[in-house]
Amino acid sequence: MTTLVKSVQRLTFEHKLVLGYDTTMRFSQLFTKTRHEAPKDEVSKNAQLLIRGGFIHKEMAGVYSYLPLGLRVLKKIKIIIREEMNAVGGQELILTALQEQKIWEKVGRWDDEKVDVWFKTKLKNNVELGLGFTHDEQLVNLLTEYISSYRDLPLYVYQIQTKFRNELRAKSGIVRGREFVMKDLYSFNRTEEEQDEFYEKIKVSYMNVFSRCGIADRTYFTFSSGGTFSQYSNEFQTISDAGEDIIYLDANKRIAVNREIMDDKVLSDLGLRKEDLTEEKAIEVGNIFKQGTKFTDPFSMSYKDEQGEKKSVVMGGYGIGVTRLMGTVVEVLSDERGIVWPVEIAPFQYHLIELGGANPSVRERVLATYQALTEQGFEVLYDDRDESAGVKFADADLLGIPTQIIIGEKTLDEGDGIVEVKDRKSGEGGYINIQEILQS
RNA sequence: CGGGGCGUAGUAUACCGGCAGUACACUUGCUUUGGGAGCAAGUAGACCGAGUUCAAUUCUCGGCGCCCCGACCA
Repeated sequence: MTTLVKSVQRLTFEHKLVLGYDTTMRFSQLFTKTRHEAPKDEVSKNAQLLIRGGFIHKEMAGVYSYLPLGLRVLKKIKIIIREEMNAVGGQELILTALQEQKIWEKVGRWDDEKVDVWFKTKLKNNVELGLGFTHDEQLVNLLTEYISSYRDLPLYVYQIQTKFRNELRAKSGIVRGREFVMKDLYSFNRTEEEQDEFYEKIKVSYMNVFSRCGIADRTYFTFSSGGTFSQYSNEFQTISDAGEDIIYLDANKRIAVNREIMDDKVLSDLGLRKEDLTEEKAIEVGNIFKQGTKFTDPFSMSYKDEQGEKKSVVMGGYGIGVTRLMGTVVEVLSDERGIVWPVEIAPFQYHLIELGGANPSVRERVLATYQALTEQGFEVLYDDRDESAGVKFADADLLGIPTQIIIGEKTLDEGDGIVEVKDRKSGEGGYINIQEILQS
């Protein structure tokens, strides 16, 4: 008797999309190796730790490849961002890195005098192209084809894409590179009031992203220079010694002002008092700003309202440096022993450490634990290497997976089903029954 | 882009105008196995080019690359 309905393993959306079904890994199969020392040409903490752990590889100044462990982290950050952007109505697309000169000339940004971070290249026929350092013009140009009525608005689209910026000086590891991954969302609204509502929503969703990445407590909503269409733009600044920006922070109000615009008038505008502020170094992990019709008018992006009247579309741009965010997490959450990943973006949830695997009883217990965790859909890195305990512990601390599960001869003495767990962040641990994890 | 520093093995470093040494990593064997193990053997190296010199990894010049400070960073 055949059945039309087969039993299949149910994988979560995240597993399929983020991990490509691959939830577990044996350390011995991982081609990357940990290192005791960082390369001497890396000074930034984020790059040092990420290179030592085998998360990334430096190709050249400001350009890094993402290796299996690093890619897992990056994918997870992207999933968080996608969830939060989708939650405020964002639709994901992906534009091209190669961009035409004529599009950039509309707003006057092709000129190297105006934009000094261009990477430009040429087609065989000598037509010049640029490698996108942002996508405002290109997206507006594209969307004019689809927006013509008030019924088409509001529209929120975003992409997660590699940007190219020919920085005069790359530094700070993956916090400031020449090639980096950025999420950029763009809002298209009928009116400023409609945009203001969205602006408030995206503020919340940005803080959700930073919260899920473990840095919300030190990330502050910051006022920065605005431009033609609004008095201020806003940044999300994470307090860190590695920061390149200086902000003035009112810790009670959880609001900061970028030094770029700091003066008495700004303070009174924002209702802040100088004596409440502290000066802090910070990393800009996100920025949001209202662009008005700066881009939509030059591309004649307009819509017909209910009365058939032609109106300009009001635009906004909202960025998160995805790779920069990853670097920032390492900067602010690591300790003297290595990285400390928050659980949502850790490359694995559990680091299963086998001590003395030559002992068949130990090996048997470890494999049973590994299998049970795998069957429950947990992500496990299983250190099956023939290495000393010290090496395995040191590597586990360096890699920063949130929970270590340790099984050795000592563990077997504790009884059936007992494993030792240790929290990477606090260092606290003890013996528990594996069922507590399996049924969590 | 201005100023400064540096390029020696996969990584970190030492010495030197005349055979380039050490540690980690790697390979093999044995021992070891709860916080970066031990012994033995082995593999592996002077950024590129020109010049000076009997001889250059070493000195000089140029190039390339990397790092730091500053400027820049919509």
